[in-house]
Amino acid sequence: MKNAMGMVFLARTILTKPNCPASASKLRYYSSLPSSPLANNKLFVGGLSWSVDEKSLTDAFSSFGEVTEVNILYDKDTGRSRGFGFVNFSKEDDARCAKDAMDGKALLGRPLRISFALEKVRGGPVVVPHLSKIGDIATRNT
DNA sequence: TATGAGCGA
Repeated sequence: MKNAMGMVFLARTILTKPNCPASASKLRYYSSLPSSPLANNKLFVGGLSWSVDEKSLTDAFSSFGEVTEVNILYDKDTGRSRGFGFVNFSKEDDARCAKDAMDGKALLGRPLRISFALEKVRGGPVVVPHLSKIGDIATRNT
């Protein structure tokens, strides 16, 4: 079984994440203001083929780092993929690496359009009470 | 059935 070693090397080759020379942009933004609406660990992946599911997306991106979350948005009615999704990495270097490497590359026949995801609502939704309801309650309780 | 810019339960 001299192929066993070869298999190990093959596996290591697949599992080894490609090194990213473009990791020089380790700038940190110290502003407390939401000046950058871009998430650093999360990628917006558009241009997905409608036959791509979360598993194939994970397989396509997990070689660049630790993928912590993968979401594909499906249409409520038809159940079909809406053609885009989100891939979350544990390190932003890996996310940038995957973006640089996979942006424009085709997956299942369609070129991927990758960019950093827009930062989702920070701290949860802000519930603004409706003024008419408040008036209602006020008149009812007096 | 076929279709293709964008940012989410």
